[in-house]
Amino acid sequence: MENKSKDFLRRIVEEDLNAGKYNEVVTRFPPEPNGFPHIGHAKSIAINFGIAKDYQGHCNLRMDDTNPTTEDTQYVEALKDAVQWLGFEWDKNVRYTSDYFPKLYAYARELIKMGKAYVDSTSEEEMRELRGTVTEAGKRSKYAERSVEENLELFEKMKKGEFKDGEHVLRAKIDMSAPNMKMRDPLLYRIRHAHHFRAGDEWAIYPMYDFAHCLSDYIEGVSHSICTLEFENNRDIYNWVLDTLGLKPIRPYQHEFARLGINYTVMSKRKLLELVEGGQVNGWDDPRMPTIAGLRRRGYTPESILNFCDSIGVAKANSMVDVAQLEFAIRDDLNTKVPRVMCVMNPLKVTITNYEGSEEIEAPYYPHDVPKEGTRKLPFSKEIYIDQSDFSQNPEKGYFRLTPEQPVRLKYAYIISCKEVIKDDKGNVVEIKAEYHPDSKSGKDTSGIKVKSAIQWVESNIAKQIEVRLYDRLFKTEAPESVEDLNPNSLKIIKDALIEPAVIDEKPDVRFQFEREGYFYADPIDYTDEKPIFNKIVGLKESSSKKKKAPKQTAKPQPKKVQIDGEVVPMTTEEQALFDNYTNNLKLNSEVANTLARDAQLSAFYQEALEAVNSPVGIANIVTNDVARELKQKELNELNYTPKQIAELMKMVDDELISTKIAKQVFEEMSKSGEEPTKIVESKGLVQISDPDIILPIIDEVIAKNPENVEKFRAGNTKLLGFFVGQVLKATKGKGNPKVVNELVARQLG
RNA sequence: UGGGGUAUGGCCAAGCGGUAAGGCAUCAGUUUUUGGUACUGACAUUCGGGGGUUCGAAUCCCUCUACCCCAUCCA
Repeated sequence: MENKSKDFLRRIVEEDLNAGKYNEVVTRFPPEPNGFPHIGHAKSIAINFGIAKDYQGHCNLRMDDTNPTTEDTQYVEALKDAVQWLGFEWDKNVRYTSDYFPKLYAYARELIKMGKAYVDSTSEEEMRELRGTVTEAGKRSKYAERSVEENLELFEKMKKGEFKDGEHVLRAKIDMSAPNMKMRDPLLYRIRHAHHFRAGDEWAIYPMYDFAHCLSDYIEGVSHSICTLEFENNRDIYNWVLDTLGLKPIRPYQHEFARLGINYTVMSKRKLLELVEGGQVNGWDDPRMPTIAGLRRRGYTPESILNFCDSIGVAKANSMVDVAQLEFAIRDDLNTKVPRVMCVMNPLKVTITNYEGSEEIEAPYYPHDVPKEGTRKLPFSKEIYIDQSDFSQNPEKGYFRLTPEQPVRLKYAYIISCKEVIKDDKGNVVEIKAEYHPDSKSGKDTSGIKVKSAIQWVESNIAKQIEVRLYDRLFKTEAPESVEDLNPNSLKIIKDALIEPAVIDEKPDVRFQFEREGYFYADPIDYTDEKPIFNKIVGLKESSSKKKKAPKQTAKPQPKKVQIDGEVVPMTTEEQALFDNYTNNLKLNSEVANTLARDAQLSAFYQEALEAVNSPVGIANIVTNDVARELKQKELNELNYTPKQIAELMKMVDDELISTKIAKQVFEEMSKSGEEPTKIVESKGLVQISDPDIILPIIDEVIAKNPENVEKFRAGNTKLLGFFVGQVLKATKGKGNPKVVNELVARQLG
């Protein structure tokens, strides 16, 4: 919250709070319990619970269980679990829309009594036809004429289960020709003879989302109903229901944000289900899944998910976040938390020919830059394993690890040099005979040998075998469409990795950094002491010099911005006549004349203003810009000022009494209060200052205060002229004559 | 096609008429017994395109373009 920049939702909340619209912020997280929650839900949870927390309000957890055929209690458990895992507490009990069924039913009857809802008995197909299309108005069903009594009776029979599914529905009577398709008499209730996982068989009718959601919000006293963008069109119904019922006290309002998209994965319930059912993954909690359960089993921490949600922000633009940002969040979190241990993924035997006996080496769990304590003992003997990738017989340039010519440090232990490479028949390296440098022991190294790298290793007899599951992105394409896009290497299992004994015996944690490999998590389900299994959460970041292989992405071909001309609707003859008059007689420029001529309201306003004061260009400008802006929100008769007042305002500008900058300010004021422009200028003392004797000292002061910028300006950063002008204008409270200020500033700086 | 939205670097994203924040990614360099971390520096003369208004426009006006959502008895 200390962040100066807040997202648009928090800004709305703050405005509402400041305006006294609500005493308390109440939000809700309202999933339908028909699937497992994924990271997109996490974003919604973070927003809803986060906002409630930030403004000392509360957030409800509500199961939006209005469709008995898709929902189930296992999902409500998963949802509750997700919220708790992320560290949030919902207010009081979990709420269920189904708990409000009786109230909802009463509200529906209310609507019927008001003549605002009716029982429709047309078939599904016919209803679709009657609804019209996006360009054609729909037609109302003949059943809309039923009497209130008949509707009430029918609705009650629907409720009692006297009709079959689909025989009747309850619809709102709104507008069958509404441009917003959602408003063409939306369905409020449908008949469903189905068992509801909570309500049982009590109801034969179930409310639709559009009817249930707004009222559930209302019933719970929600202040800010936050949902995703695809519900924008539903907002009209949301408001219609609440307004029509005349519900007063705490009225909720809906606000929408963009749902989360992440590349190299899919997020829709349908696609996720396909993966599970198609056996492409091992269930909803497969560590490759973007589900909460999957992320959790992979080893992601709640903190990392929350940090991720925080870092991506909240806005209204559809976007696709890079997985790298998620990966950063978990690395960043684990870096300071987790012990480092040594694990050899692909063991290569190293025999140290000049070492005899054995010893134990004490090694810290955390690197110098992590302020945590703890050490463990590393057994050491002449027979150890290192990773195959840490030895190269024909190293590329820039290879830091062991080669026949290059010694390497065994981390926490000795420096070794390769003496002999043993290969099998096929030429694969199977063992290395090496010699160690006795005086190179970690901590008391007097050998003077310089190595480029320190590698992980394990002692061969005491090392433990573990299974390691290496996970990679589920899909190989950024925006996957189908199973074709699956990454065939998303799971690699290594059955015989070797790990230092302390990890298994001491169990210092469940998450580790396997040094130089990545972060790993003891699989919460399959791990046993006999068969330890670790999931790779995420790899360490690799600098390009180590990766080597990935050829740098080629410079993007500059997608030159070209202008695409569309077709412009031609003017009518009347408009053309006006346009000609404006350009020829009044000398307006063609753009201004064009907008004026094409807008009847605007041109009428303009002509009237022109009669009061003859300043055709100036008035045209203010009308086409500022008045036009207001006319986008309001009707002509709602404006707080008259054309004549606009003309007067313009006159003051023409007379150089005020600057155009001040004129804008006065305009705002007029728009708000409807006061005379001359009065506003007078009472606020807005007459512009053009006297250099007054302005110059101010300029000098500003210049004195900003020596760095003066220097930058003199060094050629001419943009800064605007900065100085702005500062001076601010010092004069906007009253400085900008033209004069500009000139003087330029002179003083030059 | 009617309506509702959205466009700021490779990816997110601030910005609300006066010097284009920040994070991720990328690239350099310093430190490092992790090719990790940390630190330093470089990354938008320009905000989807074109016009207009203004001393001054990412911000106001006009216009064009692209993308997303809406015609489930789903939510």
